[in-house]
Amino acid sequence: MLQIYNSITRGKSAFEPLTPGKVRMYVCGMTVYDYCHLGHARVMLVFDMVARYLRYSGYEVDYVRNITDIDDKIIQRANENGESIGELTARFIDAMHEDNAALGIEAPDHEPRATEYIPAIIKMIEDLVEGGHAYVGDNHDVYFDITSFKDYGRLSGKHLDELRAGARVEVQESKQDPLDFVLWKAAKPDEPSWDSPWGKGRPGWHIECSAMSTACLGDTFDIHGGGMDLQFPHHENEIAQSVCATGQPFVNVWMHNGFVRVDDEKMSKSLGNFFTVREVLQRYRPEIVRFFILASHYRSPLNYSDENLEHAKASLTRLYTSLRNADPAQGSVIDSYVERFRAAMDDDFNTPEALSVLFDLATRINRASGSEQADLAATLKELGAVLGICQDEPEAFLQGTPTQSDAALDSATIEQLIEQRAEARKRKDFAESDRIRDELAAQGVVLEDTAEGTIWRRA
RNA sequence: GGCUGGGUGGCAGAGUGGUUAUGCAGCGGACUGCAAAUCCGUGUACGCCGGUUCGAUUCCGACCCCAGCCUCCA
Repeated sequence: MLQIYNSITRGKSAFEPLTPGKVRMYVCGMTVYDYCHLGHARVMLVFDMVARYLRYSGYEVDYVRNITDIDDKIIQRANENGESIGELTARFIDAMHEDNAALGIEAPDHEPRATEYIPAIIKMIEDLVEGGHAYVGDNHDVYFDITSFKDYGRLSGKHLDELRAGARVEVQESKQDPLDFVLWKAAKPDEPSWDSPWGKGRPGWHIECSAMSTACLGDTFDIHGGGMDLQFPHHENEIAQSVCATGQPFVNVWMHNGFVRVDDEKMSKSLGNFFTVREVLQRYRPEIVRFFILASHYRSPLNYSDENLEHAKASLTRLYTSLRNADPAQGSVIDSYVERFRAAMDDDFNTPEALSVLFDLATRINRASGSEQADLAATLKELGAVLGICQDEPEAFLQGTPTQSDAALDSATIEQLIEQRAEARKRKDFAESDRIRDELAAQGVVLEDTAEGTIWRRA
């Protein structure tokens, strides 16, 4: 039985989809004005893992991850670059898709873009205004009336008076309450805008997600995910908007993943301490990044460091090394390991625990032989697939070049040197054979002498 | 200040009211020309102080410390 930690109840509970066998999931995606950084990668990877595991568990999954393609930063960046908003967003959407593909993140079933849902957004704001939950300010912005929703603050555990006391928001003349937030922004000159009952303007950020999720998945759906920082105000506001607009419950389970940190500080654009996915992929192969992220629980903070990436690499190397001499295609999956794996994953997607089952399999593969070994290897591959790892040919992983640009020795040269070393060893000229081995080691190539001959991998 | 979440062995990172997490590193052994890989053996860690208990790292309370949110942010 799958248990998921629900941010709104602050506890784990058994997961029951609204429609038996079918899961509707919405995740807040990116605002596309720059490249994905590792923080974005974590969200996408975590919910990719969630979708994969739900499917593995037999659910049909309808996974929606939106793209915010209109917002202040996008407008500003496009102006700075002297390009159109459409050009800018198209560029970064392509880049995001490239990064996702590199990391083995399966495409969501729907990827709605805010600018394609303007009518739905306007309709939702109209409903809110009609229902007395929103009002038009003197400046023609439309605001949500926070006091019209009694559950406001439930998700984040905040109380209105405390929020007001600690409020650092500038007092906005047009707002009735400083905590009211904007649904529709009246157009400024030279800004992109759409016609609406309140004049030309564009949607606020929060309403986009309410409108897109509802349009794609219905008034009420099963899982809503995103980064921890979106809990307040973004998700709090989404709840207020959606519940008030539809009169229905909005979301059953709220899932929030922890941050990626650098030196124990949040990785973010404002702090300037972020690494883009493409920078990291220059140095570490995608599967290593994937392993690094899945090696800690999705709700825990994750510290980015070279040391941790090296750990991930060493761990994956162990798994692939075990598969190197086994033949998973000849084996059949062993249920007892699947059960252990599932027990771990059923406990709020405990990927570190699930990975320990893979390591147990690796140890047993190394000990076993014949059909037993093939069965263990088949199991390792099947469970690895659920996490999106260990699907490469072992030799391809172990001999793969560490970076895209490095002038690493090519395999033909390596094989040639191995051949020379074999000759030397035949002559018992160990000084020469060790010299060659050291030479290769200096180039990052490790040799292993086996009964069947010498094999190699990259360190 | 308020609200969330957390403090586990050398590092990373799960978990549990009394029994091995796991990976890396270390140490000893086997194997090897020597290595590498692999296998076998090896680590009595749970922020601090009280309390509950036969027994607490695990439950309760106080305290200290860290991170996030309270302003755009995955």
